[in-house]
Amino acid sequence: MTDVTETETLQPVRQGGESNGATRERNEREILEAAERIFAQFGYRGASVQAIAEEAGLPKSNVLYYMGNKRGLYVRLLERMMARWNALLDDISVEDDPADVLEAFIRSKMQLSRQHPEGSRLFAAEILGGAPFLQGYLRGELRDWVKTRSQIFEQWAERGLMDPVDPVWLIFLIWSATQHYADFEAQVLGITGKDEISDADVERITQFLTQVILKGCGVKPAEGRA
Amino acid sequence: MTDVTETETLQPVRQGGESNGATRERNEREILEAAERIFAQFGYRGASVQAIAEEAGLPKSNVLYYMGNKRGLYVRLLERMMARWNALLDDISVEDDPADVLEAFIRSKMQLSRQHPEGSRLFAAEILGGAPFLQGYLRGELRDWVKTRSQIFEQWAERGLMDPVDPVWLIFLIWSATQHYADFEAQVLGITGKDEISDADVERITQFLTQVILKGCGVKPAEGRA
DNA sequence: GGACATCCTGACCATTTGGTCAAGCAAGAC
DNA sequence: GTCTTGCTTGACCAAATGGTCAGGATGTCC
Repeated sequence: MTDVTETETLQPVRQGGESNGATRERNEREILEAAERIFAQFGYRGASVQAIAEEAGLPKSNVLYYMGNKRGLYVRLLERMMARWNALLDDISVEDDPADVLEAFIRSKMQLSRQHPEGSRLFAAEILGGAPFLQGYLRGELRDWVKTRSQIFEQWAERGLMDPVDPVWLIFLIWSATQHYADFEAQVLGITGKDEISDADVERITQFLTQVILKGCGVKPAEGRA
Repeated sequence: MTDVTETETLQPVRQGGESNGATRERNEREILEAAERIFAQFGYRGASVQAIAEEAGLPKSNVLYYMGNKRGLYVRLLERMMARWNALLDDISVEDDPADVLEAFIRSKMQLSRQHPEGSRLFAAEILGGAPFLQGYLRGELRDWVKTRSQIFEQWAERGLMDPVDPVWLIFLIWSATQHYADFEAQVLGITGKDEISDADVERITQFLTQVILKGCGVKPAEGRA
């Protein structure tokens, strides 16, 4: 393992195929997107590799060539979704304004649901099924994140900046309300009679949620205006 | 079709097997409960008749003997869940007190999720997958129900009994928040570290949601107290 | 004792499942 | 040209899928 003069995977020395790993990159992206749609729609068990392959416009063998197996593909998608999720959870401090933080939270969560509806539904399906692959994440990272936030909310309450509501239930309330528009899109569309949720709708919903939740928790809108 | 003197299905004339249709009743109930669990966990495609049969402690052939086929069993479960749902949607009037109605709504919806978590998740999985079997219900009955309620909310707003929020988004907010505790139970448990959601928790959550949503919509608590 | 009805279930079937594999293909490096 | 490398895919496999069916069990009514 020390003096390897042969071609290493580290320094590509690429030959053959398309210049660089362009083919791989393109196909993997295509497969991941197709798989996200199929897994979101049918769940892990209900999705078939064949269906994913068709959605991606590739033969089944090719999908397995790139992804190894169904399980690995699924886990990879979950991880990608968790990464997106973590990305929007930047740090907040007790010194921040509660109204700003809560609005930013609602807004960014809403946008995540909007920009990645399939990923959102994939996540939902995983949890619905008892989170067999995500137990660790839920009891670890995510739990810690909730704890940290909760403490800040509690300190705000102590300082009289908001009502003393249970911060964990508050977080769940925001999650559920924002998640709803991705996960239950079919219901929302069926009931409203629309055939898609527009950007304007998203903005209106965001403002509605912000208004109701902030007011409901006794948070004064930014700049200390009553 | 007129003078049928033979044994009709209408007047049982029961012989054979257990007295009356007791066996049928018992087995069907067992199968429906098992199927609800399995479908909720794996979705329609992901659930197998074999798995349902094992859950019910019966041979696969027996399940099919009672239920005909997988599709019929699934539809029957959806219909049962819709019936439960409709049962709690009794009529309200503009003359009622908004606070009472909203609290009753939140409370009964919360209890439905609690008493039938598997049915709730089954429903959620169906919607997640694009509601292939429930399109009609969503665009028909449910849509009308939402319309009726919305008009009442709007009239309340006109009378100054609550803020002029969009009633449809408000209904979705309540749905999502209450549904969450059944559908995302695995997440709630993982994050809180509990191993079940107790009756006391449900009561606390109900009160939290009632408080935040009523206050958030500018609804004065019952009896006109500020 | 039939006769009759429901209930029960193992054997079986065509199709689909996730996954393997070997053979072929494409193109830059030498 | 040849070599090497990555890409492509049809053929194939054991297992599981939803569903059928024929034959037997079980018990009530006459």
